[in-house]
Amino acid sequence: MTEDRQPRLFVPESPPLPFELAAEREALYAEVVVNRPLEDRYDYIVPPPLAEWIAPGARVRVPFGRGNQLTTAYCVGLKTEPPSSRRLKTIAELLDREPLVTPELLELTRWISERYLVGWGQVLETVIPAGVKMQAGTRDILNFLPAEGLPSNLDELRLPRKQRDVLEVLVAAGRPLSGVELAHRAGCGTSPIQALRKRRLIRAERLRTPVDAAAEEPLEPLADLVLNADQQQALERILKVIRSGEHQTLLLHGVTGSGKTEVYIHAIREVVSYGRQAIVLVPEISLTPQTIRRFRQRFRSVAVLHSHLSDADRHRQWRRIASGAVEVVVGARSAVFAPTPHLGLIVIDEEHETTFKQQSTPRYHAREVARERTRRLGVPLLLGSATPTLESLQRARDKQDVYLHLPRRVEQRPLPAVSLIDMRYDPLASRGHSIGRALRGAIEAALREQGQVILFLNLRGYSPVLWCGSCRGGVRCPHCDVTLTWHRDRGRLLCHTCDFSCPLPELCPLCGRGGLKLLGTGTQRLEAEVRVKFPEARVLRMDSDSMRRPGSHDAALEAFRRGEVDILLGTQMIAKGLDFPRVTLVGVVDADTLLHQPDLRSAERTFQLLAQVAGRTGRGDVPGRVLIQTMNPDQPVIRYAAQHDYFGFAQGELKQRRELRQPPFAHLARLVVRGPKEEGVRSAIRALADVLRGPAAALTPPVKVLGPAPAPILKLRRMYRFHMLLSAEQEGQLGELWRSVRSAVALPEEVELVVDVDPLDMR
DNA sequence: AGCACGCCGACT
DNA sequence: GTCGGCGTGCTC
Repeated sequence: MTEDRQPRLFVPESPPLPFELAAEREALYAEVVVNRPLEDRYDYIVPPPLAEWIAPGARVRVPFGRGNQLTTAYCVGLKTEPPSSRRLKTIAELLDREPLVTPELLELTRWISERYLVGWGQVLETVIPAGVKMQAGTRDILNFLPAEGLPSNLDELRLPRKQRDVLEVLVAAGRPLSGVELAHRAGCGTSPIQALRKRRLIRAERLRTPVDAAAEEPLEPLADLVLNADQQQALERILKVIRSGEHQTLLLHGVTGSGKTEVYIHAIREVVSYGRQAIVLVPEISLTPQTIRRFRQRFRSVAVLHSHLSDADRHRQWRRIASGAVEVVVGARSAVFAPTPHLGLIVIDEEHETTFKQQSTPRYHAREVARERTRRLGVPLLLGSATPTLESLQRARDKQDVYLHLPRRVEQRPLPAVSLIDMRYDPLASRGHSIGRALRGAIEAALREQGQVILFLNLRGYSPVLWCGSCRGGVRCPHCDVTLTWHRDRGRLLCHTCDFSCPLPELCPLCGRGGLKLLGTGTQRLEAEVRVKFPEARVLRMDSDSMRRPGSHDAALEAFRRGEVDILLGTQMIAKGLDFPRVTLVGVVDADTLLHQPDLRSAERTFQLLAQVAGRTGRGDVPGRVLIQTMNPDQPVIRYAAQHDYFGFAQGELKQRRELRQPPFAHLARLVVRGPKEEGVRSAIRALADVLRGPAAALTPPVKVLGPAPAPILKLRRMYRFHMLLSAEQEGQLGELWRSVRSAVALPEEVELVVDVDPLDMR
């Protein structure tokens, strides 16, 4: 039999005894899913001793396959009727005394498995935190309780003084006590306890006991702010939905600085007053101490779920949330699965952020999972953004969702003036400078007036290309189809898509000739240029290289807030800080890097990023300015961003997407086939396309099969990659198609298939 | 994903 | 004769 290290409920697998067969009428069967790429459910016999403990959401060990290999599986359903005529196997062991997920979350994971074309077992495996599965942060601790029937004859016993004390304490406690606690309360050591145990006057049992964690410091509570008219109007619409008891998605479109968070807090206040809980999802990068403090100051009990929590902490928070003791859960993507017992509202802040889509299996989008979860519960979903995704905007236009607008910044602060700087004719740019004449002048002026400056450049490292004039190409990563980036601080060339690095070669590794040149500018080179041009200024660079130590990100933003830094330069990271009232100038060093991405959403992404960066200024009493350097000043996206014209941008982009039958007017699934040999992958995806084309064309309306084609980055981490796209008019067709062909899909060895429903990037 | 089964070729 | 190579197909 199994030899598990941990004590578990144990059931031997043995032939049924006659009396067990007689009890067949009350037999119980369990539906089970395994953590394998198998989408079927399997039926097992529940042996009688487990029948009273097993529940959907608990894990079991089952003999699986021809070899009856013991496999961990999730119980997802129970039934009393024998499910099929075939001979069933029997569950070997129950791993959890209590289900790991509620029926509500169990059903939600089933929806994810159907919507995102992943096995149910795989969804459960990733959705339930590891710390919960292994019960991290708890120990099996010996607990003592009086022997059966003891209390009645306590007085008749003749016992030594200490032993009598111990026994009295234990009886008075009325619950099992740990050895430490019992000894402490009775004011003795451990020997009287051991003596009583030996006399069988007390007995011991092992109990799962939480190991105490450091309690959180309570914060000084802060009163709710008074809302302005726009905020009040939005709130009232939200309250109406909350009170209706029906699901509705609300899109809160508010420019940066318009006070969306305050609206969230008032809405949450309402659901909390009914004794319900709220979940607030924010992008991981926004989970700063400031954001957390903002919620903890306003609500009695807040749980925070970061990605950096230890297993034990995560388990503890999960239990706290499940007990109903938490009013508000704040967390990144996976917090959408927080086991709140009476969920009243989900808020997704910065709804447009791509981090809400998981980039590994199951590739779910937290916004869509939240929509489904709230729909099932009949509670509202509130999406907030300054630049809503076109998917969300289109739903609001179609009146599927409610549209709420906060068009003005709080206290009537104006949006910053944005100037486009045409870099094609800039005298400095033509001599290799990254900061052109206009931007240099603006920085000088801002510094003179004691303002702070933010410079944004979406490229880390010193130089993105090491150019060989003889080969007429950049030096490439040996494992990937991308050029290597020179990182001067580390003195190495790095690949940004895998972990390859090497020293700077003297000669071209391809042709062996010299004369290699560093082309292009990343944040490190920009930093050097800034230090030369503005020697007096205090400069801080923020990118994933300079902010590697945990906490350095928060510390840097804090230093900037306190005014210890004049010029903050960096990547995306600096676009998402909170308020910096003293920033009077934002410079976008190269708006064009954003635009040329292999992605149907590159224009949308560019607009969002420019709007976000621009929103960093003009938040104090001094009005702000934004300068955008570009080689494409006539590009519509950049023009719309300069005019703060979200609707102008959205109008044009939606029109184009409608014509090209792209999302939100079509539903996509991307199939990526990858493997170590190019020819193997190429033939595998051809075979896959052949299997799909017929059934795709047979649907009404037909599902389009686009490709196959090499992926934009053909080779990534030693793997060759080809992809194809399924485009359907109706969402459900993708699943229908996939389920009808998946048994016919056979992949050769070493070749893997990734299915990405609603893909956000095509790399 | 695993794992057993089975159908071929090279060996004691 | 039989050991073991890996392609094929199934898992309640």
